Amino acid sequence: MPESGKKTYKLHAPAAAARHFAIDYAAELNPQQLEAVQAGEGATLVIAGAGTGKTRVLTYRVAWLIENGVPPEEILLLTFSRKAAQEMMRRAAGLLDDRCQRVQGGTFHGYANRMLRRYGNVLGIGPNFTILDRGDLEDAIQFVRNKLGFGEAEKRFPKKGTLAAIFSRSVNTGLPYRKVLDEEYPQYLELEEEIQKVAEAVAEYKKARGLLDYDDLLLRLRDLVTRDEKTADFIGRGHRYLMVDEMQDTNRLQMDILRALARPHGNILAVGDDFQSIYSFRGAEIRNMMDFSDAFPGARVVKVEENYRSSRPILDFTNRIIESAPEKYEKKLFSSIEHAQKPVLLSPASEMHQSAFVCQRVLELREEGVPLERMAVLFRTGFHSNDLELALTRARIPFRKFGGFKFIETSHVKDVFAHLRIVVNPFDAISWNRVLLLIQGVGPAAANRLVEAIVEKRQGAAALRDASLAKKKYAGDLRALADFTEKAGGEHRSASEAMEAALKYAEPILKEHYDDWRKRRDDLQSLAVVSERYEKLGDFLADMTLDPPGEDLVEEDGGDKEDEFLTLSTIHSAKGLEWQTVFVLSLVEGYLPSAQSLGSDKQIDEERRLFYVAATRAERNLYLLAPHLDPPARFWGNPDFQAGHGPSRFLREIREVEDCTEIWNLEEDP
DNA sequence: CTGATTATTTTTTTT
DNA sequence: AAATAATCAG
Repeated sequence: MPESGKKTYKLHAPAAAARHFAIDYAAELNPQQLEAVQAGEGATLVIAGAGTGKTRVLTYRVAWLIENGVPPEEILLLTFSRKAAQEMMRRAAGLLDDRCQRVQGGTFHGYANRMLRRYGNVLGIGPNFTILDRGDLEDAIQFVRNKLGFGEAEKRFPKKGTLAAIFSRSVNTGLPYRKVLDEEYPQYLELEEEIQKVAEAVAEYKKARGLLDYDDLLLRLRDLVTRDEKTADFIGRGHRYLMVDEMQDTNRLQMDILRALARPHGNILAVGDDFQSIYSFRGAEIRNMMDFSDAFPGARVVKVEENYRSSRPILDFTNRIIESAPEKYEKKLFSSIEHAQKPVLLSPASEMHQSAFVCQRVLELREEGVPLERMAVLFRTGFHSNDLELALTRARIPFRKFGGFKFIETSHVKDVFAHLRIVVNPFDAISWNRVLLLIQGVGPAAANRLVEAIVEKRQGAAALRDASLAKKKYAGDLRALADFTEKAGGEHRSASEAMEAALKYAEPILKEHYDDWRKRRDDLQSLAVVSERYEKLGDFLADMTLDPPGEDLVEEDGGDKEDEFLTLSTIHSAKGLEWQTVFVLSLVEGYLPSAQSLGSDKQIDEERRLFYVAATRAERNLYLLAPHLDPPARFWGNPDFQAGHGPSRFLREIREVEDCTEIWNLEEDP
């Protein structure tokens, strides 16, 4: 290492040519991938179609940078899930060595969380802030809304969930409320001013109590990297090599952050596929890809078009799905994987027939040697798999469902979390409120008064011992609560110790509240097991909010779970994954495209891309199911929203379907 | 303060 | 149809 004060890494230095690489990049990558992996300094956009080895590019890129002398800590890899980041780092470590594990990686939100814990003080954010999930945020909105008295207005006021949606949309798209209301909630246009007021009050409320919701994490991170030049420079230089996965799903706010992070050095490599943009509902802008070269002048664009995942017939089919998409980077995926089986198109007579077919086919394939692990069933919306889940249970086929309900959102888990949160952040009024309401005899009014004393007057848990409460019948319970928070908050208790204390305190209370207590208790026990993986309680809480486990919680080291299972997943949650065999359920008008998304061509285009993402997950076998729904499913009794009127338009619009698919007819008897 | 009744609104996808 | 907000009774 040269002793000069400045460190510089020249990727194309003469020395690099002579360096002996552990990996033979040219032999292991195709020319397009190689170009992306070895892109030098500056900005690069890699347009990588489905199955073309995006992950491969990113992992080899990590290895390549490290082999060129870049310290791993200075590489930042932003992905759509923490799992994806870990997987890439693991694979890179397999290629090269353990240095790859030191690469910084995670989701934008996870990264924001880390940076704000560390440097948030610049913005007046303490290191112990609480992260609010959607439900917590709605609680806060509700509280503020009531306090401002908008409940009693002559006109109907949007409810908490709607307000949360409006606020979030505005933050993520960067549009003013006026515009958001105009586009999505015209019925509230005249309440713009009031909505604005609530938004400001909520922001203030959160700020005073150390509460950050998902959007705040990104907002504050942007503040951090843009507001003060010295900090921005310091942080940007900490990540000399920036890599972004799934660029097509970044929104404006994330783009601002990337631009700021890259400013000091201009090194950014983004990978994405405009055909797979499926997150516009949270502000994703395909334009971030289309206009990449404007944001990062001189950016080079590399296209990777050889598909290594799917067989030729499947690719032939999926290419046709997006033929009619309007704005796009032209690319034609090709595959050299021979396989005779074309995608199979079926029209079961009912949803039950659909489920029966899936069960039967899964069993047959397993018989033929395809493990359950290599098969998946995908669908637009969580409840679309309800019937199938029953059928699978009856057929004793083990499965796991991804997407949809989260374990962490169940009320007993939220209760326990509230207890832990007040230990970490004693100003977390939302959690205090929840905890207090659990105590017998304490209702909204009493809870409010107590929160007022604990949080607003900054008395902390001591307020629970106030003499004025002595004659209340719940005085003893309050003292026990105070004891718990003081004990669990003791210096440097581990996450599992705090968890144990919380359960000890809360169990008797929760037992009274839930009549199905036994089941819930098991959940909490497994939660305690997970907490053992964490040193710090704050890390445990942040992780569970940012990257919550699915419905059944017991993951990897669970042990008591079947180790072979069929995957059921929403299409959104299936992003980036692949299976030998894929079933796509309910390709029916109103389901896919969803009845709620028929409003504009833009929405319909996104639904089409969703279908594309689903179909491109398949390597060899693709089963497309378009059941007859009779009578058509009706949503909330509103005749405007019906589903099940014939097969999806996305199937009907495919050029010469008979050529690229095989149509199966089902025998009558499910 | 709690529980019940009536009136109204919202429906998907995720960090 | 289900969830949630406002209102009323004890």
